[in-house]
Amino acid sequence: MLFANVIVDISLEKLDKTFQYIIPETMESIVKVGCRVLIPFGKGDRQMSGYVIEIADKPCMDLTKLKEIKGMSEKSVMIESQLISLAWFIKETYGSTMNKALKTVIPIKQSVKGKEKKYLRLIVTDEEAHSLYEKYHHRMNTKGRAILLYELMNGKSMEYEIARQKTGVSDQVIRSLEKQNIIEIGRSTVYRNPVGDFGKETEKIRLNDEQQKAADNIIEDLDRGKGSTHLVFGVTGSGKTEVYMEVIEHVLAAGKDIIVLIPEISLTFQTIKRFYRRFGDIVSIINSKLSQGEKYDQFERAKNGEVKIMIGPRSALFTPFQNLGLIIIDEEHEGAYKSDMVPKYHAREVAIERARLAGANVILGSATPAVSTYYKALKGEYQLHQLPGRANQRSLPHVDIVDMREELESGNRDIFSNRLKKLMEDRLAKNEQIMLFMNRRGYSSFVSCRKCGEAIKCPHCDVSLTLHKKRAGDRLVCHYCGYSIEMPKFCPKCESKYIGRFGMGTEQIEEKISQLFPEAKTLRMDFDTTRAKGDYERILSSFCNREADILVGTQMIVKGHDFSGVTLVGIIAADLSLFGADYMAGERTFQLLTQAAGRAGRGDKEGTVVIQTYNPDHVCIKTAASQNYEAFYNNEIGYRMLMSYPPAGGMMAILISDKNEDFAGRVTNDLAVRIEKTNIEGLHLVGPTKAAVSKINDIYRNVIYLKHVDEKILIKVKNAIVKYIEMVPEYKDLSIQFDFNPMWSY
DNA sequence: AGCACGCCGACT
DNA sequence: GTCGGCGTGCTC
Repeated sequence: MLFANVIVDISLEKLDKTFQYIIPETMESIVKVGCRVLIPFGKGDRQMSGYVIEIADKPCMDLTKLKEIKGMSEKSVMIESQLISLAWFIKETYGSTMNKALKTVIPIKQSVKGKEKKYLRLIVTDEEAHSLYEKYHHRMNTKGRAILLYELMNGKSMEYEIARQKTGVSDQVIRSLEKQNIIEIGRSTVYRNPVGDFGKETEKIRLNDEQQKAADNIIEDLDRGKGSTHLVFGVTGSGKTEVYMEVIEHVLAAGKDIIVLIPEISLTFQTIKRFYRRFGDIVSIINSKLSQGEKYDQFERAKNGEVKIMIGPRSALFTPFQNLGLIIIDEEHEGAYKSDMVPKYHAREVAIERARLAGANVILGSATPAVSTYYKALKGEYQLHQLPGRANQRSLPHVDIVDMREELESGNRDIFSNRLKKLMEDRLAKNEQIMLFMNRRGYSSFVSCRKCGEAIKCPHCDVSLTLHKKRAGDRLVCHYCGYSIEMPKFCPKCESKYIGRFGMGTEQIEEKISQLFPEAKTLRMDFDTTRAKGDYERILSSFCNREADILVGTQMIVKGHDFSGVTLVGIIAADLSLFGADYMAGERTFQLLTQAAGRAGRGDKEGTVVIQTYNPDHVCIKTAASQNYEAFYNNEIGYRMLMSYPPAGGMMAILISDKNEDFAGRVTNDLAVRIEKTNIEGLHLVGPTKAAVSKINDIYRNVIYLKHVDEKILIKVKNAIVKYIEMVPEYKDLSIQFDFNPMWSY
């Protein structure tokens, strides 16, 4: 008799364990690891589906308690056992539940209509609701109903989950109200949107010597061994994509499939078109705008062999190719490769594991490799291929560093330094284009009072509200929870009327430009101007077509987009990303500045870059200005070694959050004390402290950082913590997240 | 998620 | 006494 260990496919985490079922003899030949099966579950044997993740030959408990598998799930989605192993890896490495790990790895076909969302609605009149509310409110044992009714009374309908979270009532309450025909549980449907098609034409590209050499080396290694990782290191414009294509061609010829990961932001028409042109319709894309169902369809096509090259963001990593030969990660240093949701996996690490399982290879590409990637490349763990120089022989731009302290001393209190102003004037006169880059949206225009110095904060989050100019009037908006109020006329604290905005954001730069150069046409690109679908593309193409002289924007304007007309790039405040509290701040700054600088002079004219900073001597800024990665790396790795930050050692962030500030603090302290008591040699504890943003949406956040040379020890500590939390009843509903080698601070 | 069980206040 | 709300625990 054989038994199947099954993960029940429902989104509740508390069911995150395997349940064992008897495999009926008639099904023994078809039930395999990775199968989706139908099982009776719970009292009343409700029929559910689940995934077989293990086959056992011995029962794990009393045989009489085991039920039989009913049958195979209709769609019979057989996932590769490799993907199950990958889910296991994610669970183990990033400390998530198996359930969540499986969900990130497996594409689930939603109902045909698309995703359904439940919502609640009152189906009685206002008066009735009111009297019911009075009745419930005064009774002792109907508090839940009263609260829920109250919430539903001011809004017409509410999303099911949101209602539950906000009121904290149990689903029992909701259901009994439904039974009494006071509220209705409805379902709304979210629809899908399709993607267009491309024409097919073949285009042959000639590689230069360096590109050819890199491609040849990689191909040679691919043929020889298995599971190697390669780093293609070349400045922007050195033609990494051509190298990828050459290798892809080779892998295709060997009958294997390819996954290409691209940061979502550079998943533009141009990029995709290049792949279509070269390889035709065996190329498919997925992006975050695709619905679950559409994604599933693309994955199906990949499994059938219709598609052989899958391009997409992180999640493309889980394309169920039968015969995977190669994974390419372009711009591997990008933060977008780290998942911001649990499990917080890093696509680079998971890709390497997937490649290992499949006997495939990995190519990482970057102009500014992540420090930990370059470290491994130098150690020989990855093979390094350099593409020096720009492929089209153009020289690097000229870079000026402007010390803003000197500007201030000489009496210039403007956003723009004199040098930048002069150059802008010059370019505008010559009808050449300018890009102005302002990093960090968070720093933009907060409002404070000149009298009491108080910044206006979000009542639900520990951040200042940001000023947004709207046609209907100015508003203050919280970027974390979306809370917004009208711009007040007086300081809410001291009632002084001297309130105004400080700091600077893209909007102010835009304003300043219109003051200085009223005749210049300016485009602004940031979070607010790219809300709607297609905004991003529209702004870029409009700038590309020379419909504007100046493009002002945040990070998003510096990521992989070529504008041949740009001859001046201004970085308004290079320091802003430098002093984030985390160890990655220097690396991020260097990457950002290098990328921004790389935007200048990509046409036939030489470009100039102006970096405005208050720290002209900071290594990251100096090395970025001279486009000297080696110098940056050597300095940075020294610092990391000294402090045993990754890659010198492993690091783990533990984020504890709760509605109750005291409770969150108590738990955090308790955990810190427990960890300290273990006396593990070489384990360093940082904190506990409040998170940098100590409150989001009324949830208080505390954080502990742990460092240890051996990452495996950290995983052990994590497992011990999870076990401990399970043991303490008080911690049952505690929200705790683990993040290994975090890429930003909390 | 959904169902049963059991506690406890409300109501007759 | 019974009825019903509502939290809790369990599901192979």
